[in-house]
Amino acid sequence: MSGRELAKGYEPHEVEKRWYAEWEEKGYFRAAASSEKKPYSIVIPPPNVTGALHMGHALNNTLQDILCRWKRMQGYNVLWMPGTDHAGIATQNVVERQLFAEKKDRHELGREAFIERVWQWKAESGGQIIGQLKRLGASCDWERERFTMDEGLSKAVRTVFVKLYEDGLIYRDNRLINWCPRCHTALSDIEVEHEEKKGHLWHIRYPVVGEPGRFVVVATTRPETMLGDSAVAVHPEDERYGDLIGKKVLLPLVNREIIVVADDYVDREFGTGVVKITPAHDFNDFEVGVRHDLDRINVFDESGVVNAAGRQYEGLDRFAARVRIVADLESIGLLEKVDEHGMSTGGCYRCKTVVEPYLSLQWYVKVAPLAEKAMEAVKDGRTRIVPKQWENTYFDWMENIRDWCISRQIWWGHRIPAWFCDHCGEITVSMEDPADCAQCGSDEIRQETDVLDTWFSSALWPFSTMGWPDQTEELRSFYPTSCLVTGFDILFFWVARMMMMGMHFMGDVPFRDVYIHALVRDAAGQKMSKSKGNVIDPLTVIDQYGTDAFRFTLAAFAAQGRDIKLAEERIAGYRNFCNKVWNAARFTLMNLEGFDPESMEFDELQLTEGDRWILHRLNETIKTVDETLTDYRYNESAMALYQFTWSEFCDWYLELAKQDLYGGDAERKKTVQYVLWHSLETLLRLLHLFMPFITEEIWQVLPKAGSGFGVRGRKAKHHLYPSCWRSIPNSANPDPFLKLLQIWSGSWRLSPVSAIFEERWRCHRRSRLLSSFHAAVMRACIS
RNA sequence: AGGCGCGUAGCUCAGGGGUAGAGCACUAGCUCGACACGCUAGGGGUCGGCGGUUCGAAACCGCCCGCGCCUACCA
Repeated sequence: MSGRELAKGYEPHEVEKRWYAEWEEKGYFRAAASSEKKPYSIVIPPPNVTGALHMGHALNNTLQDILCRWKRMQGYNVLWMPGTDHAGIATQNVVERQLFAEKKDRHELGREAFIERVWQWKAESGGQIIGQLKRLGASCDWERERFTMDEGLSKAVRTVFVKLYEDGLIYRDNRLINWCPRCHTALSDIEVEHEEKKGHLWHIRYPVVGEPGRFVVVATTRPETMLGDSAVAVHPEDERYGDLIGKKVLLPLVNREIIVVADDYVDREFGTGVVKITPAHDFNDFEVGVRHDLDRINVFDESGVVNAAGRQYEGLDRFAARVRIVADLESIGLLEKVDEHGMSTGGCYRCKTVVEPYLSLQWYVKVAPLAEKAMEAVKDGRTRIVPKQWENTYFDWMENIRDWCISRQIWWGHRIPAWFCDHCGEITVSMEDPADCAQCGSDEIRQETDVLDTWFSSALWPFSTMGWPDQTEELRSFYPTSCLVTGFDILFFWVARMMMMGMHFMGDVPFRDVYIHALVRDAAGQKMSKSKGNVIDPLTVIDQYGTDAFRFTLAAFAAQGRDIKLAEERIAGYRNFCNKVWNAARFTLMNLEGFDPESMEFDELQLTEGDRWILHRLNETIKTVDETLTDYRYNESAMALYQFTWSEFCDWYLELAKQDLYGGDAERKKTVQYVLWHSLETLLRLLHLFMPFITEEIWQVLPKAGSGFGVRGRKAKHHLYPSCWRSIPNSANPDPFLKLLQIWSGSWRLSPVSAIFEERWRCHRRSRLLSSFHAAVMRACIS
């Protein structure tokens, strides 16, 4: 076998185009439902089906791909389960915007036609993100691709809903929820993003009934809600107002008499010590209202526009109403003063509209019992969260968890399988669509129009994708999954809920490890967002620098506990690294003329200290990669490979090798060829995790040791690598070749010259002394 | 208000009780047979501040300053 030549420079796009299809075609990524091999499984955090690949996906999936390729090469039966999420509100919003552009709205279309339209949009755009993941090199088992609204998953969702309802863990209640006046739906607590904003504190005089000329002054940040006041509250021990408790004040503008109540909730120090109580539009006031049995007066409609209860302000948007009310109060002399005041406002996580606390009847999951088990699983180590500091966040949230509002007033999603009976008013919840009321038998029933929170179906992902509720081979083999790789931003949305559902329905954790990675920010540290215009499109980066360089950059940046500020120069740096690898291979191939690893006899090798040194360093690098990846220290793996490749293999060994390759000693040349070939071949396999395309390309032109490395008298068990990316040496299973050389795990005793190498290497790492010793060491090696 | 994290070379970041590291940028040489996306030689940092532990601290501990994020019902 003779060395073939590679092109002079590395051209990523040619190479990348070629390989993915072949990998897929050859089924390299296919997982067996069951196998003799040990299982290793990861479920992908499903991207929004109609979405496009962003930096977060790129990082997330690169990290997963590294693990999957690594485990696959270690001989595991690897399942990387792919799929997409229907992303209820987000997707519905996109389609609604399309309709808006056509000057239509969903209500004109009607529910069925609208949903049809969304499916159509999914069909058009749904493949995009999958194609982009493939471009990134993600080695998912695509034949298993799932969608949160496909038939199987919908069945899982319904099963879970029905069971939780039957267990008494799902209930309906009429209370305040966070309402998005633009999306027209309820949101869960964590779907609200809080932001600190400058606001005002308006001081308003409420006349005391029966005591002309006496006022109480309330301070509020939201004067428009006064339309719905049903009391004012003071602290029970506040001497200033003690005599007012139980009396009435006149609500200005509305001219409704409301009571003065005493409640501990009031902070005497804040504002005037008098709080207006609006039970229908403030979470605290709601509680006060419960304690004092106050009316809940809803003054807004579902769009945040003042309704009939707001009398003369009816029809005004809440913010317009605020302006008008403040002006009116001022004109009648009831506005005492206005202070600057910082306050936090909640915005819808999908459209950023300021959410409104809104009184409505919604479905809830009672989560405390579920959270209990989910916490225990982490406490006793059945699930390990990496980095560990996230455990605190996880526990903190679980301990203070509030019931989960799961109903959404949108159309795109899993419709809640509950039917209301018009006859007896009872609710029927069942696996099969009922024809009549389970309570009274009346056929005058109608299905709940709400759908479930998107995260409800996501919560089931680790087992629903494997065929649950059926007891499948996949579940037996791959549940619990080995690892979940995800960003901390969805720790509560997704990870915590998967834990709860997994424990409840599978009786076991959904994953052994959770690796929480950072967010990718722009170079200035800002979160990337379309509105800020600072989004770096991963596909643009790939176009410019190639997938391998990009992946390597992400891995090199993925230090634990720190966000990633993506600096383009670094990507260019690793693009150069790709080129370095390419050229090291090119050099090796150019000098492998007449070399056939299979014909080599072990006893023919005449290893110098230089040879032993590089093999030892290679060995150490393997161990480092193995160890660091076990702990998800991707950046350290990447750096170890970078250092070895460039500073040792290229800077040193290739230079040393030239002496023997061009020197004329045939035996030495043969040995050097072997060491070069072996080192490169092993290195490629290690690098493959990070840069699959370029390594595959090089591998294909590298001589193969298909049947083994010959040792006199018998064939050695050195037929390591029957097919390309199926095997990787690691510390548990050392490379037999290195074993033969007895340099595995430090069993190699350093001779004086190799000690020089070791010392030299340490020097190099500490300082820049390497080069000054370069010539001396070369001489030492050659002699 | 609590919790977490971060402050190291001009920039983006690793590292972590024992002579300060990488990429990019910078300076001076290199068209010598893998690579100018390169090679060689350099310049540049009292590792946020102050104390403590130690033979020794950028690293460990305490406090402080600055920044970021997450949670929280102060209207």
